[in-house]
Amino acid sequence: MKKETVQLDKVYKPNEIEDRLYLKWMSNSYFRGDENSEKEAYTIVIPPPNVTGMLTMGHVLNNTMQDILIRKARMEGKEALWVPGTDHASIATETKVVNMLAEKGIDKDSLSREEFLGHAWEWKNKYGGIIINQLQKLGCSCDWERERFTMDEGYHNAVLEAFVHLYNKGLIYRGHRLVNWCPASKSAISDEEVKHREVKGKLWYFKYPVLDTDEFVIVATTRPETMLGDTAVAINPKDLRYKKLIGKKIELPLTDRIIPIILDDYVDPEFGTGCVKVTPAHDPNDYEMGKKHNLEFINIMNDDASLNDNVPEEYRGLDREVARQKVLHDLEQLNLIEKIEDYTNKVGYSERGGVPIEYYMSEQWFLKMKELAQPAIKAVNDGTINFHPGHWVKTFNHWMDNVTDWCLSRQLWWGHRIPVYTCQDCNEIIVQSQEPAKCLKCGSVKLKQDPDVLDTWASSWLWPFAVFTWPKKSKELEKFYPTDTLITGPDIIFFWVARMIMAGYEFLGQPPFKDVYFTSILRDDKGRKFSKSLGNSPDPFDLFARYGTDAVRFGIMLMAPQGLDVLFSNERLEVGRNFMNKLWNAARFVTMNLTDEKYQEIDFKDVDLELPEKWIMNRLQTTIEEINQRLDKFHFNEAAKVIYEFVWSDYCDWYIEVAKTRFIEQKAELANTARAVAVHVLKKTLALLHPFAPFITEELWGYFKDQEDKDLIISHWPKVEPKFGDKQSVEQMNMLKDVISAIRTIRSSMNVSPASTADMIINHEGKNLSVLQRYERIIRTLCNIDEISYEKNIAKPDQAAVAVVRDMEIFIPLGGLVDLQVEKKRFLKRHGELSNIVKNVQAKLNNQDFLERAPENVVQKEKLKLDDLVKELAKITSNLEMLK
RNA sequence: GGGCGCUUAGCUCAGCUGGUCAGAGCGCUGCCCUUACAAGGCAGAGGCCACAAGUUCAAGUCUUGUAGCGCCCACCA
Repeated sequence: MKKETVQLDKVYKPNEIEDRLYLKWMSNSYFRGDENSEKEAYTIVIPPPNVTGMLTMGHVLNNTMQDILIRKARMEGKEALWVPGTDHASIATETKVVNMLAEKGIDKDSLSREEFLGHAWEWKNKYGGIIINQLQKLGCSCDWERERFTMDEGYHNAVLEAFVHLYNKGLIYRGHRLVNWCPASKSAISDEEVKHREVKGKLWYFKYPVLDTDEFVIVATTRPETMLGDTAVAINPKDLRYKKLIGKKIELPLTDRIIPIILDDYVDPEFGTGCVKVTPAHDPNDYEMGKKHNLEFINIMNDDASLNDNVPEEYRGLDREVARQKVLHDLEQLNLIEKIEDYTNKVGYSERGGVPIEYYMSEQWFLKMKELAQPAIKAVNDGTINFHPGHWVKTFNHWMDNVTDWCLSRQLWWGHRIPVYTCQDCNEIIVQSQEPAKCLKCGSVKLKQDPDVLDTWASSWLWPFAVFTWPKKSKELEKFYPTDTLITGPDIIFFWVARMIMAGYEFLGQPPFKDVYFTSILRDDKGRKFSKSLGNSPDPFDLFARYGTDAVRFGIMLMAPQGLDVLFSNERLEVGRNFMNKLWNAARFVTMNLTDEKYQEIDFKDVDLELPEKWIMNRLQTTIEEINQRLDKFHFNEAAKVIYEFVWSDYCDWYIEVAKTRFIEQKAELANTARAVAVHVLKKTLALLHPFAPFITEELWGYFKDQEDKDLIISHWPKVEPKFGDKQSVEQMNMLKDVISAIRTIRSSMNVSPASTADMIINHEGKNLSVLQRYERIIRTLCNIDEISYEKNIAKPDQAAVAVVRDMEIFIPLGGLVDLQVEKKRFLKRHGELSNIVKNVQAKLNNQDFLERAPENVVQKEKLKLDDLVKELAKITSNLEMLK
């Protein structure tokens, strides 16, 4: 046993212990999840951060929560496995690599696919490990031997197998369609990757000449340059104003095209002029109308959103913005602009590229979603999968009920290349995960693989099982799938969560997880979302260095309520730091007082404990219970609060203060019992706090653990011991605390120096006498009281300050120090409060309905309350009388 | 246009299943360097729980409206 007197530093210095402990955990393989274990499994798969990403405060929040769940499960004796890894993040990484190359003066277009991928892998190998190291700094107890990357060999195979499976099932098809196009990355993107922003712009009204007349049709647009691709003008068939236009044609300005006027109910006669220019190749609505009316589809853009050869020569090659100005200028010259209005509309932006998207006709691969969605919808709505907080179910349902086909292909190089091969000789299409040697139909070896790669999410949606051996069956997969809990941000509920659920059912027939916890969104103290462009996102490592990792973890847990945004500020981390320091010093105090080793022989569980010990043990049981309840519901902030208050308010403010009187007690047995209890409670506290603050708790554990104790990380999670559930001790201790506080209040309000002692008289009614007498010493020490005498039915002595505590009066003779005005003020305030409450309770008890309908125990409680209150009020009143 | 959420002390926010829930931290006031901790201790001031109806014996706590704020989704040129 380690009982030599150890002196802890006065101030907790987190940075000296963290790395050492992490290495110790690692070298003992404590993080390992063993698929051969008999223990019940508890599994989490990490939401894989982008491989080239850096740790953000969002990651800190998210991964601390996962670590809490994993560490708790491990301590509860489960086979805990947290699978870590990173995501190749196709478009995001490719963008970064392109930028990196550009800085070096290398143009992506000048490279071959292989050359580019060489650079990309180099980049990945250089930066891919950073975030992994950062997660380790945070203390994450992931099984690093199982680290996966969404493009490593086995995973790549899983992605291709999934594609082939879905293709063979007829769910994947190729189509020439209007898709969201990101001109920056020159790729299609999915609907979910488009973010709409309000943009202040203009609404331009153009005059289109009606063929063979002198008349004009007025159409409005926010995108003047698209007029070069117009192939019709539409009006509502019910719009009588334009009856005469039916059957007429338009001379499209700036071009030599004659375009028809069509009728369609889509047009809202109330909006604008009631006439709409139709650009089928560049607008989703116009696309639909184009198909319906068999219009011409004229693609007027290149893949970078400059204008192509389908427009008149003078516009070719111009960027869309430049083209817009030129179109406006040219129309102006022709006097074809009717008017210009200010207009605010929502413009779709590419999430990654950061530029307005185009709607662009192109050949893409799509996945039919309706069918896949069904089992997922069912699971989330029947409680097979539970969302926390539950209101996200509605968001999920809304999307799922309206789910559209998923555009899977991306015109990028970094990613999983689509496993579709076309025979150059006979046009046979071959879809398989292994590259075919020759055409299955004609035997030709001239096969060409589809150049596109898959959307990142088409690989990460397999994450919960592809991190194991899927599609191969194995013990691991069996043991650890389905996983238990997913913790992620609500911003990727569609991108990832919904799709993982679909994939889980489609490929394994089982849900990928049982609970999904959606974290808060972190904002700065002004309420702005953390973002790179604003530069308002703090660097977690600065914070770790400044406050200690445990403090950051604990602080952020404390401030992260369920389902709401959280305003983050460094100040709030100070709470965490202060708490760690408090804990450190409590432990320090205890070690300093372990002077008599005999305490180790005391089995306090068998002796009849004294009140303060009974009380703190009772509080410990309640605390264990509450932490369990809160964590079961994923209320991390409340669990943190519970442990915080127990440590600070119960253990430090009261028990340790009481224990001080014990340690200097003459009777060694009493002191040693107190030592034993102090150590016991502290050890349980360390265990309860370990998931939140793993470093400091493991470190302190080292000072208190017995020989048979394992390291804290694999020690037992505290169990509630009903033996210590003595409720009476709480009642009695609260009385004692009230007496002590009342005396302190008197001393403080009368400006009695803390250094000077005073005497006191307790005027009691017998009820609390034995407890008071027995623990007199505690009162004397904590209040600096010299003599205490106990009386019944005595009047207030002269020149004494008075406090009323329950059915007792406490008199403290202070001679000239008593300030009657202060005394009076205090009593008046209390009198006011009490009479209000008494009035309310009396009214309640006089209410016939209340007596009849409220449950018996509630009525009883009110009666008892009234009794106590009336007694207190009477004493206050009589004291006030005397002060007159 | 639809959906969701928020409105509780000066500030930032907790309050699970309706009956000691009116709370915490920071800030503020006073006193203390009391031999674990000044990143601390003790004591104190401060709120008709956004507003209005309703349900109930009982409502920050449930229902419905109103007003502000925020977010998500949606093709209005």
